[in-house]
Amino acid sequence: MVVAGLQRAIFEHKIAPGTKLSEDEVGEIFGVSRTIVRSALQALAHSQLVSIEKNRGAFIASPTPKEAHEVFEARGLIEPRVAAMAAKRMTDQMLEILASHIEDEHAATASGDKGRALSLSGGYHLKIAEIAGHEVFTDFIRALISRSSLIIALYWRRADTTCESHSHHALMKAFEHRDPAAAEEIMRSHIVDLHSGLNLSDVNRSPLSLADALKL
Amino acid sequence: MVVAGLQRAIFEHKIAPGTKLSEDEVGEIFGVSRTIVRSALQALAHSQLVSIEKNRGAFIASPTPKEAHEVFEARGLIEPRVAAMAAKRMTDQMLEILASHIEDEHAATASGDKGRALSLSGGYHLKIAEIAGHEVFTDFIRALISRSSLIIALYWRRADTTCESHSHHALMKAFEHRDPAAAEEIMRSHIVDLHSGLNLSDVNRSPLSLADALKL
DNA sequence: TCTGCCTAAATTGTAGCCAATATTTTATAC
DNA sequence: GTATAAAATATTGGCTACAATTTAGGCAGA
Repeated sequence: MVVAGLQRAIFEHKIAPGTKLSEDEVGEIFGVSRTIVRSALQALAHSQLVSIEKNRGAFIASPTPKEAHEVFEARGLIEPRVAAMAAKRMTDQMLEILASHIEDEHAATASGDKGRALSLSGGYHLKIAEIAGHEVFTDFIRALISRSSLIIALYWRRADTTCESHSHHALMKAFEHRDPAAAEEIMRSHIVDLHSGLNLSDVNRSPLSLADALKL
Repeated sequence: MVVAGLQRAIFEHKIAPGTKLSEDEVGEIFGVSRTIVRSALQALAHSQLVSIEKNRGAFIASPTPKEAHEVFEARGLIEPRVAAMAAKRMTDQMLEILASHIEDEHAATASGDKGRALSLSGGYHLKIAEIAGHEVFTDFIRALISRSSLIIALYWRRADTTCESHSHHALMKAFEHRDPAAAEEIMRSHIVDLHSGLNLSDVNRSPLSLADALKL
């Protein structure tokens, strides 16, 4: 699937915001016709990962500072509620899945694969939404996490992601105790941390060529 | 635009959930080729207004009771926050726009045009989000209101919408006083009212033919 | 040298065609 | 008469070709 391929590349920061996605070029890379590419680009445009300009083409989206602020404000409203719901419905099996997810994250961080670590960190948040079992919120969170990936590429202040692991561990404790209020509060402050980890005054620009980026 | 045309028909309850949207038929009605129709149907599928089944076609979505519940739960979380934000940023000009919107709603109700009244009622909620100036929340609310239209078609308990006008008037008062807390609370209870106005145990099925429905 | 316009190349937008899959009809057997 | 199976029909899926629009380059004039 070409949507998934492009998404992964975006999540792992293989392609930078602003990169042009020519239909022919993308089609060449994935070995499909322009029809498929077009459909994929429209899907990605709908989730705000690419912006399509009429008669000009599709580009990896470059969220503005305002947009970045709004995305994390939205996450700050929705995710705590969802974390509380997940805590209520938590099972031992789900706890194990979350734990192994965190291990993968650690492994990726240890091996220095920043992109993969970041992508897995988003996956952890998404997993919580899935456990909460609320499809509407899950869809929203999926979209917000995707956009967060672009935002982090543009505005992330520090190079480390260690604060991540700490918060995620704290969340695990709350889930183990099936404590909705704690989960909600930890998630809230975690999102605030992420939000304040952004430097919305200047931008990290690092344009890449599409062909280089997409070695699948 | 064919997307807008289909959307309006859905919002005004001209086409019922479950109705099949044949590509040829839709293309015939709007005078465009199947390529355009396919693109439009995919866009509508992304916003969950139609569901596309592989090799079978596109159908107006039929939200399940669970989905209906979730949509209004999401609205109950997001819209109060947005109403508070709107109250903070409210201007006299915006108040007038909202007021005229309510008048239109009254007029439509008075003339017995239920579909249009419902559509305008949704538009009022959307307008509030636009005034709040938060694009991310506005997009979410737009999607939720769209889906609410289908949900109301399927599960609305009573025939009247008078409770609507009452809550909307109460909101106006809060906006006039620039009172975020009041706006938030009124919106919250308004959404709860809407939610409890649904009868999620049985369904109002009323299939229509597409050609009849789309007298644009 | 810089500005403005005009032409040409490249890229997206749309339409129509053939292939693949689902649905309906019809024929046959029980 | 009913049920099963096979063929015919209709509908969607994907590709290619053509049209429309934008962008880039070059040329002329100031």
